[in-house]
Amino acid sequence: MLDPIESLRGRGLSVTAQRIAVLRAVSGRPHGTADDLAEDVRREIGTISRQAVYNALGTLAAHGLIRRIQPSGSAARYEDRVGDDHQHLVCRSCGEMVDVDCAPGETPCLNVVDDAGYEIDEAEVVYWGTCPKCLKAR
Amino acid sequence: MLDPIESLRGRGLSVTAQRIAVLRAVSGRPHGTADDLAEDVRREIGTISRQAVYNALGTLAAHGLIRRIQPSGSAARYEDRVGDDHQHLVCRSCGEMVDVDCAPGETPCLNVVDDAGYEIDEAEVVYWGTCPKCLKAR
DNA sequence: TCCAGAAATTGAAATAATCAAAATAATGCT
DNA sequence: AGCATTATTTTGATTATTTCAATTTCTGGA
Repeated sequence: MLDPIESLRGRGLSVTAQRIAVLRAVSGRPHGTADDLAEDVRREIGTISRQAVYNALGTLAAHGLIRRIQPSGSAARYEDRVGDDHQHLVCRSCGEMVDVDCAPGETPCLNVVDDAGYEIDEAEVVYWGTCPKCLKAR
Repeated sequence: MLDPIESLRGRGLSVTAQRIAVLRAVSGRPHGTADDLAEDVRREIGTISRQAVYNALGTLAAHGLIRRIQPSGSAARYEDRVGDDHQHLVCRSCGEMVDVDCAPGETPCLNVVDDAGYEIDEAEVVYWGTCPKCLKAR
């Protein structure tokens, strides 16, 4: 992971204890929710307001330092793997989320038949299934 | 659109005025939120409780009569196009959602490099971009 | 028609996220 | 380093979406 302070400076963002801690938390717990991350941050710097967590996550995501994922039926999650085109695999049963790398070169049908005049900038893929643990539990 | 009563019977579901109206509403307003649909239903049958709308949507989705979509940063939406593999295109600016058909035969990388032991049953794709209206408005 | 189970209504509540105003901290300049 | 400006954080309230639980009503089958 890049130094949080450098990362913030690099984007022209103010460097605050909260943002640094949030960045670290996202690194340390990939796919954490805002609530998960707030807990981690509190463990690191003692206290932070909910609002500051949301602000930091929003700002960091807007500047491409982290990525926001919004799976069906769960709070938004955040991760610091950005810039590669990995996707996510979510367990329908327990909600666990893991990264998956797509076969290189096989960009998922970015050529849609009819783009309806939209300017498309991202194709987001979520794979749904059942994780090994939940498969065993049946 | 199939007859709502037949659709319900076909799945062994009780036929209620609320479910029929919800099915019709979903047909008539693709990509509507629960709230949008509740309004439409009220226009048709006068009154329905919020809970009944959610129950109906949940049940219908669970039985494959409708599909639930959960785009980042918006309430869940519903549509009655099921059984084909069309995907969605969402405008980042105004939130509008339209259907897109993928180029036939180009199933989006269903062969992930490492499935982490998951049993994958669905690949959900959301295209993000800017709609023609919002492009013009710039 | 009547009964048992399913679904709807009602009202409260949980969850996730955002808003707004005041207090605090960071940055840039001298 | 000190100070003013601007951005960020805190605080507390608020919205939006969805779910829970108890009661009433309706549906489908005997």
